[in-house]
Amino acid sequence: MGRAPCCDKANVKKGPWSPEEDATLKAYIEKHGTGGNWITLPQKIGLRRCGKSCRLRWLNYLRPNIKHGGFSEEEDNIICSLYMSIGSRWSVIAAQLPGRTDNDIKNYWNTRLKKKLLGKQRKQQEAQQSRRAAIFKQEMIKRSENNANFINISAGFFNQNPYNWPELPVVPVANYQTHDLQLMQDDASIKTMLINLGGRFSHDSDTSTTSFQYPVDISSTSSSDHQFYQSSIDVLASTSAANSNNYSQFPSTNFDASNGTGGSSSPTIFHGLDDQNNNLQADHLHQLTELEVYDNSFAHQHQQLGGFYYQASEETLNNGSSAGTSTASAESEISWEDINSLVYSTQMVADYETCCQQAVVVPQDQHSFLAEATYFGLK
DNA sequence: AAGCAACACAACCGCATTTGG
DNA sequence: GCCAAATGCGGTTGTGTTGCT
Repeated sequence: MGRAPCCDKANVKKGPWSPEEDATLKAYIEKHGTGGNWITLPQKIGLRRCGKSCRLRWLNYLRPNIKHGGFSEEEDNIICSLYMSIGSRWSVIAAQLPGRTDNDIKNYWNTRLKKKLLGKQRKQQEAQQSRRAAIFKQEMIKRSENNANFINISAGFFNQNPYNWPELPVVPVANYQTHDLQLMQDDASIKTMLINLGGRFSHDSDTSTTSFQYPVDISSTSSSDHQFYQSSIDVLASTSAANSNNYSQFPSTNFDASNGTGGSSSPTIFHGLDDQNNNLQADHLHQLTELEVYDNSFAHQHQQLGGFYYQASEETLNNGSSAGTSTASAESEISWEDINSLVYSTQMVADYETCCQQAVVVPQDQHSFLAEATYFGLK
């Protein structure tokens, strides 16, 4: 038995609102207010609409001082940093942007902002990848001259295009779909992009987490939101002492691949674009960000090679280690921490030198070589 | 000019939370 | 404390518009 409907669906009009309906609703509310009961309101004023529909129409469209479209850079930044901090809590985000509705912000994020960020991210990645590919090729050729074992393979590799490498063994991963990985990587890409844009995490500087400042005024939020913010701050305080890593947006730096559990799973509360702090250790952040971009792509390529390199345990995927900030939405089921765990749980090569070392031991370690080559777009 | 695809935005739906009796 | 109704919220869908072939 399902929930009783809020209105008589058969006698309720659906679809776009007419100007007449708008005028009726607006006139009534401006004169009498909502009367504290949206359900009975449409009957009172003779509208064949669901009360919920009336409420939504008023809040998202008819209410005074509503702004539509034309989001500024500053608003973009606020949305991005808040999305990083609290996820898709659109009503909270909307509370920080006067005149904006949660629906508007949600639509803006889903249709434009997300793509805008991913576009920038991918451009950066492509440029970076081609730079690395050139170095990689050069190094391979150089080393192949000194390595008899390598010559045949490298010759085949560089001269045949495409080259059909043998199928790699596939290790099935429970409850896991390729498109999920793509979605997660998109989210991870956005996260990286936001870091590149100048955002920072609460551990970036010598600022103590106990004096953690939210980038926004949360005084206008509801009591439950205050609790939510406070609990985030509490988590920060409780974990900061044990966490010696200043850049905890990469919590799985301490990942223990042997048992599939994370090290210190730090919270990922994100600071806004604070002028004073924006430049703090920017270079260091940038380096780490580049590394993360590299690692994300690398793990993804590994997975695309048939899951052979995928080593995260099912437990890691299912449990996650989020500090109570997840929501019930499908999008949030996989948190940033999960993504980091996923990425770092793969046995990866984190620097160029190691890359080359692994690559030149082909054929003993052919899979590593293939993964590298695929990553560099050479296959 | 017609057909199609992509996009933007309004509106709906269902679930969670809050409120009041 | 319990329950039902109301409200709030976020994900998804539907529809109109725009641009491209």
